[in-house]
Amino acid sequence: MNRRKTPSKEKILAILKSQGDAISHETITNQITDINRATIYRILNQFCEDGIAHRIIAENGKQFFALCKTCEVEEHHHNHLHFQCNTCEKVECFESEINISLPEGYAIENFNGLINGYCNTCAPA
Amino acid sequence: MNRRKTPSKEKILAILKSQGDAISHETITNQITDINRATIYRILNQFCEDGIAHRIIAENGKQFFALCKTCEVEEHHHNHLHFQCNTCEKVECFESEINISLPEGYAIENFNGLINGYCNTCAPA
DNA sequence: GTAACTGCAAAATATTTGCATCCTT
DNA sequence: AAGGATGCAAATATTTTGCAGTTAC
Repeated sequence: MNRRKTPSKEKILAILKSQGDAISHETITNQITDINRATIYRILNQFCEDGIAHRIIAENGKQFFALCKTCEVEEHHHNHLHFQCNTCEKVECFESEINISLPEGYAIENFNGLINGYCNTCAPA
Repeated sequence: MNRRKTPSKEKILAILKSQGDAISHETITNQITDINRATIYRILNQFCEDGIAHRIIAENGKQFFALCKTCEVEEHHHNHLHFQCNTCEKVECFESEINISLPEGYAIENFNGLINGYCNTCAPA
């Protein structure tokens, strides 16, 4: 299962990189006309598998993908906190750490949070 | 749009109530043989719309539904923290409050977090 | 009686897979 | 040359919708 460098992968990677934030599957496919639907799914899944990108699932169930800075480090700590603006629907990755206290006997392995609200551009004055 | 009390709704509500935790759509439909697929979707969507239940989307994109205690109060504060066990796949609602610090200019309206880990039953000793 | 609810089938979506072919290494 | 990658079409899975018949109020 050796991964190969292909134009399709590079193109999708470039799209992900161009966007500082996370982008929806839909947005990705909209920017692509010359790669097959199935291939896009395969590549995105592969990126997630390989830890190159990660998948965010928004309130509405839609998938977003992002290259988080924390993931570029080898040992991703999987403490993802994301933010989605209710107005512009943009999704961003936040770096802030979070403190979670669990009940007795529970162990945490991974955390995934999505904040909905208004970003600095869309926030009401 | 006046809601009516029907056997189908009561049955689904009973299933949700019987489970202290959140249950997947699949689990719900598995327990039901005499209600149509479409009807189940409609009822669950209605419950979420009406604030009777809420929808949790797990890592794998699967939907879970729960009657959270915090939602029974009229003003739900939408500060949901959920936990899914990696072993038994059970999903629970946690009540603990969370402190989130946002960047300048951002406003939070809703938070939804999913912790993955091991519950007190499945946690490795 | 009226409008909400339901079942059924079909439609709309979303995602995956088999297979032949192509391309990277 | 070998096997990963791709396109295409078809298969799956998931959720919604139109419509006619049924039921709660």
